[in-house]
Amino acid sequence: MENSKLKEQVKAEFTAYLTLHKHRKTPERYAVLDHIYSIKGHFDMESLLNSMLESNFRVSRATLYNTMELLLCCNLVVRHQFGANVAQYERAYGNENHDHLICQRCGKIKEYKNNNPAFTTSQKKYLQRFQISYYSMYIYGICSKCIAAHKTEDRKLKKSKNNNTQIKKK
Amino acid sequence: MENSKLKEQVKAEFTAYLTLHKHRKTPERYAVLDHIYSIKGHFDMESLLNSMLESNFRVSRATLYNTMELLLCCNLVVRHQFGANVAQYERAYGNENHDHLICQRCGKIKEYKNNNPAFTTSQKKYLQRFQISYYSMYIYGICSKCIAAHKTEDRKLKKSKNNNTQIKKK
DNA sequence: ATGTATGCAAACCATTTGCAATGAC
DNA sequence: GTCATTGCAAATGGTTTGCATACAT
Repeated sequence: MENSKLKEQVKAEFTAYLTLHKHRKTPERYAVLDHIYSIKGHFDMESLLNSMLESNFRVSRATLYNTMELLLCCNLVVRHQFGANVAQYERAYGNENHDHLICQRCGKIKEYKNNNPAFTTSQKKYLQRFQISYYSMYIYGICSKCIAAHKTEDRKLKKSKNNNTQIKKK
Repeated sequence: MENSKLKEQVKAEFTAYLTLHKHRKTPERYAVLDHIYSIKGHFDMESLLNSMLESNFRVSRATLYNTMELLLCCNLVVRHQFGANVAQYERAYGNENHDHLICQRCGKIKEYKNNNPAFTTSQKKYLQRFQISYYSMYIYGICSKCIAAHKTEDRKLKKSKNNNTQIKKK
Protein backbone atom coordinates (compact mmCIF):
# COMPACT_ATOMS: atom_id res chain seq x y z
CA MET A 1 0.00 0.00 0.00
CA GLU A 2 1.09 3.57 -0.51
CA ASN A 3 0.57 4.07 3.18
CA SER A 4 4.03 2.63 3.68
CA LYS A 5 5.64 5.81 2.43
CA LEU A 6 3.78 7.80 5.05
CA LYS A 7 4.80 5.30 7.68
CA GLU A 8 8.43 5.71 6.71
CA GLN A 9 8.16 9.44 7.07
CA VAL A 10 6.58 9.37 10.50
CA LYS A 11 9.06 6.77 11.62
CA ALA A 12 11.90 9.05 10.61
CA GLU A 13 10.20 11.93 12.35
CA PHE A 14 9.78 9.88 15.51
CA THR A 15 13.37 8.70 15.41
CA ALA A 16 14.56 12.26 15.15
CA TYR A 17 12.47 13.20 18.15
CA LEU A 18 13.68 10.27 20.22
CA THR A 19 17.28 10.99 19.37
CA LEU A 20 17.00 14.67 20.13
CA HIS A 21 15.46 13.99 23.51
CA LYS A 22 17.71 11.06 24.32
CA HIS A 23 14.90 8.56 24.55
CA ARG A 24 15.40 4.93 23.67
CA LYS A 25 14.26 3.51 20.38
CA THR A 26 12.38 0.48 21.60
CA PRO A 27 10.49 -1.94 19.35
CA GLU A 28 7.33 -1.23 21.34
CA ARG A 29 7.43 2.44 20.46
CA TYR A 30 7.80 1.81 16.78
CA ALA A 31 5.13 -0.85 16.85
CA VAL A 32 2.69 1.55 18.47
CA LEU A 33 3.46 4.21 15.91
CA ASP A 34 3.05 1.75 13.07
CA HIS A 35 -0.28 0.54 14.36
CA ILE A 36 -1.59 4.03 14.83
CA TYR A 37 -0.74 4.91 11.27
CA SER A 38 -2.70 1.90 10.09
CA ILE A 39 -5.84 3.40 11.60
CA LYS A 40 -7.63 5.99 9.55
CA GLY A 41 -10.05 7.67 11.91
CA HIS A 42 -10.36 8.16 15.61
CA PHE A 43 -9.50 5.48 18.11
CA ASP A 44 -9.23 5.07 21.84
CA MET A 45 -6.69 3.24 23.94
CA GLU A 46 -8.78 0.14 24.34
CA SER A 47 -9.26 -0.40 20.63
CA LEU A 48 -5.62 0.31 19.91
CA LEU A 49 -4.57 -2.22 22.51
CA ASN A 50 -6.93 -4.82 21.09
CA SER A 51 -5.81 -4.15 17.56
CA MET A 52 -2.20 -4.66 18.60
CA LEU A 53 -2.91 -7.81 20.54
CA GLU A 54 -4.86 -9.21 17.61
CA SER A 55 -1.86 -8.79 15.36
CA ASN A 56 0.16 -10.61 17.97
CA PHE A 57 2.12 -7.74 19.35
CA ARG A 58 1.97 -7.72 23.11
CA VAL A 59 2.11 -4.33 24.79
CA SER A 60 1.03 -3.21 28.18
CA ARG A 61 -1.34 -0.38 28.77
CA ALA A 62 1.43 1.46 30.59
CA THR A 63 3.65 1.40 27.53
CA LEU A 64 0.78 2.45 25.34
CA TYR A 65 0.10 5.51 27.46
CA ASN A 66 3.76 6.24 27.77
CA THR A 67 4.33 6.06 24.03
CA MET A 68 1.24 8.08 23.30
CA GLU A 69 2.61 10.83 25.50
CA LEU A 70 5.73 10.96 23.35
CA LEU A 71 3.74 10.94 20.14
CA LEU A 72 1.61 13.78 21.39
CA CYS A 73 4.71 15.74 22.29
CA CYS A 74 6.17 15.46 18.82
CA ASN A 75 2.80 16.16 17.21
CA LEU A 76 2.50 12.84 15.45
CA VAL A 77 -0.76 12.19 17.25
CA VAL A 78 -3.57 14.42 18.39
CA ARG A 79 -5.88 13.81 21.33
CA HIS A 80 -9.54 14.71 21.44
CA GLN A 81 -11.99 14.66 24.29
CA PHE A 82 -15.40 14.90 22.76
CA GLY A 83 -17.74 15.25 25.68
CA ALA A 84 -17.42 11.58 26.55
CA ASN A 85 -15.18 10.00 29.13
CA VAL A 86 -12.63 8.26 26.96
CA ALA A 87 -10.00 10.20 25.12
CA GLN A 88 -9.95 9.74 21.38
CA TYR A 89 -6.75 9.86 19.40
CA GLU A 90 -5.98 10.46 15.81
CA ARG A 91 -2.82 10.45 13.75
CA ALA A 92 -1.70 13.93 12.90
CA TYR A 93 1.05 13.73 10.32
CA GLY A 94 -0.11 14.16 6.75
CA ASN A 95 -3.60 14.49 8.09
CA GLU A 96 -5.27 17.66 6.95
CA ASN A 97 -6.64 19.65 9.79
CA HIS A 98 -10.37 19.22 9.86
CA ASP A 99 -13.27 20.33 11.99
CA HIS A 100 -15.41 17.96 14.00
CA LEU A 101 -19.16 18.04 13.96
CA ILE A 102 -20.36 16.48 17.18
CA CYS A 103 -24.00 15.58 17.55
CA GLN A 104 -25.15 16.30 21.07
CA ARG A 105 -27.97 13.85 20.75
CA CYS A 106 -26.52 10.69 19.23
CA GLY A 107 -22.88 11.49 19.95
CA LYS A 108 -21.80 10.71 16.43
CA ILE A 109 -18.79 12.62 15.20
CA LYS A 110 -18.44 13.68 11.61
CA GLU A 111 -15.33 15.12 10.13
CA TYR A 112 -15.64 18.21 8.06
CA LYS A 113 -12.77 19.10 5.78
CA ASN A 114 -12.59 22.80 6.02
CA ASN A 115 -10.83 24.13 2.96
CA ASN A 116 -10.43 27.63 4.23
CA PRO A 117 -7.08 28.89 5.39
CA ALA A 118 -6.78 28.07 9.05
CA PHE A 119 -6.17 31.61 10.15
CA THR A 120 -6.78 34.98 8.62
CA THR A 121 -4.02 37.52 8.40
CA SER A 122 -5.36 39.47 11.34
CA GLN A 123 -5.46 36.30 13.39
CA LYS A 124 -1.95 35.40 12.41
CA LYS A 125 -0.80 38.78 13.53
CA TYR A 126 -2.37 38.33 16.91
CA LEU A 127 -1.14 34.82 17.20
CA GLN A 128 2.40 35.48 16.12
CA ARG A 129 3.71 35.28 19.65
CA PHE A 130 2.03 31.93 20.20
CA GLN A 131 3.74 29.02 18.50
CA ILE A 132 0.87 26.97 17.13
CA SER A 133 1.39 23.26 16.80
CA TYR A 134 -2.16 22.40 15.84
CA TYR A 135 -5.75 23.35 16.43
CA SER A 136 -9.01 21.55 16.95
CA MET A 137 -12.38 22.90 16.00
CA TYR A 138 -15.33 21.21 17.66
CA ILE A 139 -18.75 22.15 16.40
CA TYR A 140 -21.54 20.95 18.66
CA GLY A 141 -25.13 20.69 17.56
CA ILE A 142 -27.76 18.31 16.31
CA CYS A 143 -27.15 16.25 13.20
CA SER A 144 -29.70 16.06 10.42
CA LYS A 145 -30.80 12.56 11.37
CA CYS A 146 -31.49 13.57 14.93
CA ILE A 147 -33.33 16.69 13.82
CA ALA A 148 -35.66 14.49 11.83
CA ALA A 149 -36.08 12.05 14.70
CA HIS A 150 -36.75 14.92 17.05
CA LYS A 151 -39.48 16.33 14.85
CA THR A 152 -41.24 12.99 14.79
CA GLU A 153 -40.96 12.76 18.54
CA ASP A 154 -42.38 16.25 18.96
CA ARG A 155 -45.33 15.39 16.82
CA LYS A 156 -46.04 12.40 19.03
CA LEU A 157 -45.63 14.53 22.13
CA LYS A 158 -48.14 17.06 20.88
CA LYS A 159 -50.65 14.37 20.16
CA SER A 160 -50.36 12.81 23.59
CA LYS A 161 -50.43 16.23 25.20
CA ASN A 162 -53.71 17.03 23.52
CA ASN A 163 -55.16 13.72 24.53
CA ASN A 164 -53.98 13.75 28.11
CA THR A 165 -53.75 16.26 30.91
CA GLN A 166 -52.18 19.51 29.92
CA ILE A 167 -50.53 22.31 31.75
CA LYS A 168 -52.15 25.59 30.98
CA LYS A 169 -49.67 28.29 30.23
CA LYS A 170 -50.87 31.59 31.49
CA MET B 1 -23.96 45.05 39.67
CA GLU B 2 -25.23 44.97 36.14
CA ASN B 3 -24.64 41.26 36.19
CA SER B 4 -28.03 40.89 37.81
CA LYS B 5 -29.79 41.61 34.54
CA LEU B 6 -27.91 38.79 32.88
CA LYS B 7 -28.76 36.52 35.77
CA GLU B 8 -32.42 37.30 35.36
CA GLN B 9 -32.25 36.42 31.71
CA VAL B 10 -30.57 33.09 32.20
CA LYS B 11 -32.91 32.28 35.05
CA ALA B 12 -35.85 32.84 32.75
CA GLU B 13 -34.18 30.77 30.07
CA PHE B 14 -33.60 27.96 32.52
CA THR B 15 -37.15 28.11 33.83
CA ALA B 16 -38.46 27.84 30.30
CA TYR B 17 -36.29 24.80 29.71
CA LEU B 18 -37.33 23.12 32.95
CA THR B 19 -40.99 23.76 32.25
CA LEU B 20 -40.79 22.50 28.70
CA HIS B 21 -39.12 19.30 29.78
CA LYS B 22 -41.26 18.88 32.89
CA HIS B 23 -38.36 19.06 35.29
CA ARG B 24 -38.77 20.40 38.77
CA LYS B 25 -37.69 23.87 39.70
CA THR B 26 -35.66 23.16 42.80
CA PRO B 27 -33.78 25.80 44.78
CA GLU B 28 -30.58 23.82 44.23
CA ARG B 29 -30.83 24.16 40.49
CA TYR B 30 -31.32 27.89 40.61
CA ALA B 31 -28.56 28.29 43.15
CA VAL B 32 -26.14 26.43 40.92
CA LEU B 33 -27.09 28.56 37.94
CA ASP B 34 -26.70 31.72 39.96
CA HIS B 35 -23.29 30.73 41.22
CA ILE B 36 -22.08 29.82 37.77
CA TYR B 37 -23.09 33.20 36.44
CA SER B 38 -21.08 34.84 39.18
CA ILE B 39 -17.93 33.24 37.79
CA LYS B 40 -16.30 34.96 34.87
CA GLY B 41 -13.85 32.46 33.46
CA HIS B 42 -13.41 28.73 33.48
CA PHE B 43 -14.10 26.62 36.50
CA ASP B 44 -14.22 22.97 37.45
CA MET B 45 -16.62 21.08 39.66
CA GLU B 46 -14.42 21.18 42.71
CA SER B 47 -14.05 24.95 42.69
CA LEU B 48 -17.73 25.45 42.03
CA LEU B 49 -18.61 23.20 44.93
CA ASN B 50 -16.21 25.04 47.22
CA SER B 51 -17.50 28.41 46.09
CA MET B 52 -21.04 27.33 46.88
CA LEU B 53 -20.17 25.89 50.24
CA GLU B 54 -18.29 29.07 51.13
CA SER B 55 -21.37 31.12 50.52
CA ASN B 56 -23.26 28.75 52.78
CA PHE B 57 -25.25 26.91 50.20
CA ARG B 58 -24.93 23.19 50.70
CA VAL B 59 -25.12 21.04 47.60
CA SER B 60 -23.95 17.55 46.93
CA ARG B 61 -21.65 16.63 44.12
CA ALA B 62 -24.40 14.48 42.66
CA THR B 63 -26.74 17.44 42.37
CA LEU B 64 -23.99 19.56 40.92
CA TYR B 65 -23.31 17.05 38.16
CA ASN B 66 -26.99 16.53 37.61
CA THR B 67 -27.70 20.23 37.29
CA MET B 68 -24.71 20.77 35.06
CA GLU B 69 -26.09 18.18 32.71
CA LEU B 70 -29.29 20.18 32.40
CA LEU B 71 -27.42 23.42 31.90
CA LEU B 72 -25.34 21.86 29.17
CA CYS B 73 -28.46 20.59 27.48
CA CYS B 74 -30.04 24.02 27.32
CA ASN B 75 -26.76 25.60 26.27
CA LEU B 76 -26.41 27.83 29.30
CA VAL B 77 -23.08 26.24 30.08
CA VAL B 78 -20.29 24.87 27.92
CA ARG B 79 -17.89 22.12 28.86
CA HIS B 80 -14.24 21.99 27.85
CA GLN B 81 -11.71 19.23 28.21
CA PHE B 82 -8.37 20.82 27.66
CA GLY B 83 -5.97 17.92 27.65
CA ALA B 84 -6.14 17.55 31.41
CA ASN B 85 -8.23 15.16 33.41
CA VAL B 86 -10.79 17.50 34.92
CA ALA B 87 -13.52 19.01 32.82
CA GLN B 88 -13.68 22.77 32.75
CA TYR B 89 -16.94 24.62 32.46
CA GLU B 90 -17.86 28.09 31.38
CA ARG B 91 -21.09 30.02 31.24
CA ALA B 92 -22.35 30.34 27.71
CA TYR B 93 -25.18 32.82 27.65
CA GLY B 94 -24.15 36.32 26.65
CA ASN B 95 -20.62 35.05 26.38
CA GLU B 96 -19.09 35.78 23.01
CA ASN B 97 -17.69 32.74 21.38
CA HIS B 98 -13.93 32.82 21.68
CA ASP B 99 -11.01 30.62 20.80
CA HIS B 100 -8.75 29.05 23.38
CA LEU B 101 -4.99 29.18 23.20
CA ILE B 102 -3.68 26.26 25.19
CA CYS B 103 -0.02 26.14 26.06
CA GLN B 104 1.23 22.58 25.86
CA ARG B 105 4.07 23.34 28.20
CA CYS B 106 2.63 25.29 31.12
CA GLY B 107 -0.99 24.34 30.52
CA LYS B 108 -2.18 27.91 30.78
CA ILE B 109 -5.23 28.76 28.75
CA LYS B 110 -5.70 32.12 27.17
CA GLU B 111 -8.89 33.30 25.61
CA TYR B 112 -8.71 34.90 22.25
CA LYS B 113 -11.66 36.94 21.10
CA ASN B 114 -11.89 36.14 17.49
CA ASN B 115 -13.74 38.91 15.73
CA ASN B 116 -14.14 37.11 12.48
CA PRO B 117 -17.49 35.69 11.48
CA ALA B 118 -17.68 32.19 12.86
CA PHE B 119 -18.36 30.56 9.55
CA THR B 120 -17.86 31.58 5.97
CA THR B 121 -20.68 31.37 3.50
CA SER B 122 -19.33 28.20 1.98
CA GLN B 123 -19.09 26.65 5.40
CA LYS B 124 -22.61 27.69 6.25
CA LYS B 125 -23.83 26.06 3.11
CA TYR B 126 -22.16 22.82 4.02
CA LEU B 127 -23.32 23.03 7.59
CA GLN B 128 -26.89 23.93 6.86
CA ARG B 129 -28.14 20.46 7.66
CA PHE B 130 -26.35 20.47 10.99
CA GLN B 131 -28.02 22.57 13.68
CA ILE B 132 -25.12 24.27 15.41
CA SER B 133 -25.56 25.14 19.05
CA TYR B 134 -22.01 26.28 19.66
CA TYR B 135 -18.44 25.62 18.69
CA SER B 136 -15.11 25.46 20.45
CA MET B 137 -11.81 26.26 18.87
CA TYR B 138 -8.79 24.94 20.71
CA ILE B 139 -5.42 26.14 19.51
CA TYR B 140 -2.54 24.16 20.97
CA GLY B 141 0.99 25.38 21.00
CA ILE B 142 3.63 27.07 23.10
CA CYS B 143 2.94 30.43 24.68
CA SER B 144 5.40 33.28 24.40
CA LYS B 145 6.54 32.93 27.99
CA CYS B 146 7.37 29.29 27.55
CA ILE B 147 9.14 29.96 24.28
CA ALA B 148 11.38 32.39 26.14
CA ALA B 149 11.88 29.99 29.02
CA HIS B 150 12.67 27.23 26.61
CA LYS B 151 15.32 29.27 24.90
CA THR B 152 16.97 30.02 28.20
CA GLU B 153 16.81 26.39 29.13
CA ASP B 154 18.35 25.35 25.86
CA ARG B 155 21.20 27.69 26.48
CA LYS B 156 21.76 26.14 29.88
CA LEU B 157 21.48 22.68 28.39
CA LYS B 158 24.26 23.41 25.99
CA LYS B 159 26.43 24.61 28.81
CA SER B 160 25.87 21.68 31.13
CA LYS B 161 24.03 18.74 29.63
CA ASN B 162 23.12 17.48 33.06
CA ASN B 163 19.58 18.70 33.10
CA ASN B 164 17.45 15.61 32.59
CA THR B 165 14.48 16.44 34.79
CA GLN B 166 12.05 17.99 32.36
CA ILE B 167 8.38 17.97 33.00
CA LYS B 168 7.83 16.05 36.20
CA LYS B 169 4.20 15.69 37.15
CA LYS B 170 3.36 16.47 40.71
C1' DA C 1 27.64 -1.79 32.88
C1' DT C 2 24.18 1.65 33.39
C1' DG C 3 19.92 3.43 33.85
C1' DT C 4 15.76 3.88 30.87
C1' DA C 5 11.60 1.38 29.39
C1' DT C 6 8.54 -2.34 30.01
C1' DG C 7 4.77 -5.08 32.26
C1' DC C 8 2.01 -5.96 35.93
C1' DA C 9 -1.02 -4.76 39.39
C1' DA C 10 -2.40 -1.59 42.61
C1' DA C 11 -3.66 3.25 43.28
C1' DC C 12 -5.89 7.36 41.86
C1' DC C 13 -9.63 10.31 41.29
C1' DA C 14 -13.23 12.60 38.50
C1' DT C 15 -17.53 11.10 37.50
C1' DT C 16 -21.47 7.95 37.92
C1' DT C 17 -24.72 5.19 40.29
C1' DG C 18 -27.88 2.97 43.92
C1' DC C 19 -30.86 3.89 47.33
C1' DA C 20 -33.29 5.96 51.24
C1' DA C 21 -35.04 10.42 52.52
C1' DT C 22 -36.83 14.79 51.00
C1' DG C 23 -39.79 18.00 48.98
C1' DA C 24 -41.88 20.02 44.34
C1' DC C 25 -46.01 19.41 42.18
C1' DG D 1 -49.97 11.50 47.81
C1' DT D 2 -46.62 10.79 43.96
C1' DC D 3 -42.56 10.44 42.22
C1' DA D 4 -38.65 13.33 40.64
C1' DT D 5 -34.71 15.11 43.06
C1' DT D 6 -31.45 15.30 46.68
C1' DG D 7 -27.48 13.67 49.48
C1' DC D 8 -24.57 10.27 50.82
C1' DA D 9 -21.49 6.72 50.01
C1' DA D 10 -20.01 3.15 47.33
C1' DA D 11 -18.87 1.76 42.62
C1' DT D 12 -16.91 2.60 38.15
C1' DG D 13 -13.36 2.91 34.85
C1' DG D 14 -9.97 5.45 32.25
C1' DT D 15 -5.51 6.84 33.41
C1' DT D 16 -1.44 6.98 36.40
C1' DT D 17 1.99 5.13 39.37
C1' DG D 18 5.39 2.01 41.93
C1' DC D 19 8.38 -1.40 41.52
C1' DA D 20 10.89 -5.49 39.88
C1' DT D 21 12.60 -7.12 35.53
C1' DA D 22 14.19 -6.61 30.76
C1' DC D 23 16.92 -4.50 27.45
C1' DA D 24 18.72 -0.26 24.56
C1' DT D 25 22.83 2.17 24.67
